[in-house]
Amino acid sequence: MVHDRRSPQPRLTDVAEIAGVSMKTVSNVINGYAHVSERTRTRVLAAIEEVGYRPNLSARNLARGRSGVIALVVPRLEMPYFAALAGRVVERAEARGWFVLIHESGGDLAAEREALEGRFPQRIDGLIVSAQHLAPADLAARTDRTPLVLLGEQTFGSVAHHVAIDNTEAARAAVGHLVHLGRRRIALVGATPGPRQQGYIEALESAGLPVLPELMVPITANSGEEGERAARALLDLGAATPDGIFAVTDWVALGAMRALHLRGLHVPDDVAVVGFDDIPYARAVTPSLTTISPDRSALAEAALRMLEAQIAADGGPVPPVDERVPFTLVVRESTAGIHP
Amino acid sequence: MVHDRRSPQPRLTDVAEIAGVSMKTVSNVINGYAHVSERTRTRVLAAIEEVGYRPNLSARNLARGRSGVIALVVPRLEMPYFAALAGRVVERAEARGWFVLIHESGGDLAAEREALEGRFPQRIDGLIVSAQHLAPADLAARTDRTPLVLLGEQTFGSVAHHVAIDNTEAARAAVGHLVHLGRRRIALVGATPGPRQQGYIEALESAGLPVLPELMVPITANSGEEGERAARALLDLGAATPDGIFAVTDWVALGAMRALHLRGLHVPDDVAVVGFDDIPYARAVTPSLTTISPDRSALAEAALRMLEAQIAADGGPVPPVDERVPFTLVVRESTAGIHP
DNA sequence: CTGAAAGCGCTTACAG
DNA sequence: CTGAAAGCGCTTACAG
Repeated sequence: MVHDRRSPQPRLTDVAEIAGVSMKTVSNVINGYAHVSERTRTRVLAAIEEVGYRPNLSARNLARGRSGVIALVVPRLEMPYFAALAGRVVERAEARGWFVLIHESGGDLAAEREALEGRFPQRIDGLIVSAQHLAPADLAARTDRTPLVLLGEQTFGSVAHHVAIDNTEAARAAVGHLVHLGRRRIALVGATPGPRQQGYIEALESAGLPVLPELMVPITANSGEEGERAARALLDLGAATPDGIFAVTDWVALGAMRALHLRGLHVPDDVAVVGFDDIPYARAVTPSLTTISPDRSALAEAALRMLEAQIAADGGPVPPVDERVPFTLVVRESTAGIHP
Repeated sequence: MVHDRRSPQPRLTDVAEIAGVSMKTVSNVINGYAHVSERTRTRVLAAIEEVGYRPNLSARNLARGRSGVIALVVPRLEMPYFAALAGRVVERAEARGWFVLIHESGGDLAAEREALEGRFPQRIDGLIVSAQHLAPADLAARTDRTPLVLLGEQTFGSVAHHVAIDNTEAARAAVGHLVHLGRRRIALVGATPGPRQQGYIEALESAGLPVLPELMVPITANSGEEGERAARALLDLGAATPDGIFAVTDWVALGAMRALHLRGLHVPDDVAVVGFDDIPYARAVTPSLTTISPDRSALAEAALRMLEAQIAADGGPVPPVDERVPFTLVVRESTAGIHP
């Protein structure tokens, strides 16, 4: 025995003794199992309250053969979108008595693939990957059996569990908003085949506007620098500059706004800008940024619920589901104008 | 026994068997204890590698009488400074095999006090609190014995372990930079008695500039809104508006820059602005923000080291230390000007 | 230096 | 429905 000067924590047996029942009954009450009479339940809960009992998760997990830890893989925690998302995942995990091991992939495909194989310093019960580059083929090639849920724009059909907002619909809403404001030359900053580009195209078409390749600018990363570079390229089109920009992330939008500012263009009078993600900066910047706000709590909750189902199945088959959560279009100054 | 379809994880005994030694020896190797011959060590490590052994932390913590979990209390994870800090704490904790339970206080004094008493859903081995409002008296009144390290501007003398940058020196560096640029009417946005205000005053005095009460504007929260309101109040001073602003946080500085922008003032030509924290937005905003950048990795590492020492003392006396970590002044466009 | 054994605090068949 | 007991995988005095 280690000499321990801390006052000992109450144990399950202490609670059982006080309540005058067996450990099993206390365990049943705590875990919500079985048929415990209301009277017994009340007595047990009173005893728990009395001694301030909190289960020892190490012991519980050891007995259950789990670690109580799930891993969350994001490109980088300092990217505001992922910080906010991680906050919600941690919150929803806590409600389940789980801990979250946050792992940064650096937005690197190789690192994302590695994470899929579950080489973590700790044993984990489940894995949530916010993937930037993973393709269905990577999932099909997966050998590790750890329960997995994918997050992100890319969909994975029936190969893997996935949760996201409807990115096409969200992009349509963003571009539709610009159309509604009377913008006619709407650029896409961050063009890449996928749901958001699809939504951009659909919104233009349903408004009867032409889809112009020169207004669809690819970027090599979702960075401010790339957003700035792409916007500068758009401005160099000469007379035919855009009057609206839909950027695939807020961070890219901030870079684009910088380019506009440096060229002496006014947002939104000259060019209206819409971003995507609703990072905290979106409302702090001047002009504040109109953007798509995914319901991050719903995203986190759905991911954890899907993980929970797989863990409960204990390796048994769980048909992959692809779930959608809500989003909203938040209109701010970058499209509505500044009204101090 | 639960029916488990997952392939079983290798255990310590498996490693011992393969290496042809006792569990004790394997344990010694893993934990770096005692006198193990180099030859044995190599054989054990080879066996660990061979089966891909990773210790079961639940079992280890149960045996050691610890939870392996530390709590980190921050006002709000969506505040970029704390997101970045949390990232580093998680990283340094991981290196020690610890998990971090992140808890949000909402920047509320009552919630900070409660956290001090250790009412967490899990048992925790230690506690890091990034305090906004806690005073030494709150620490003196503490009854809970959980190892604790405080973070933040406020110092706690010999009442509690604390780690921070030298806030006075940092503020002096920030204001000194503005003085060096030739600014003579330098305002403090976020005036409140404490190290940063102290540094502001010292920098002015050592430059032979007057300390003017009307240029020291208090705010009720470190928010963009408050920064904007305070800056607006400064501008309403009329002819005698400031030519430099030192804001107590970046977020406040962003709000101040917004007020300047809306009044048609140019940063830095009309008013140079320096912030504090170096949040990711500081480099994304236009103009990018000159700011004090604390060494967050050093901050996290020091806090964990101090926690480790207390945990190792196992309730025994550990004289509180107040540690300083480095910071740098990062000069960007809000003082140096825009040079695209 | 090594090995056998007890113990950490839970969960869960199992027998009553 | 309840109780006694085994077992989860480690660590650590203890005896050799």
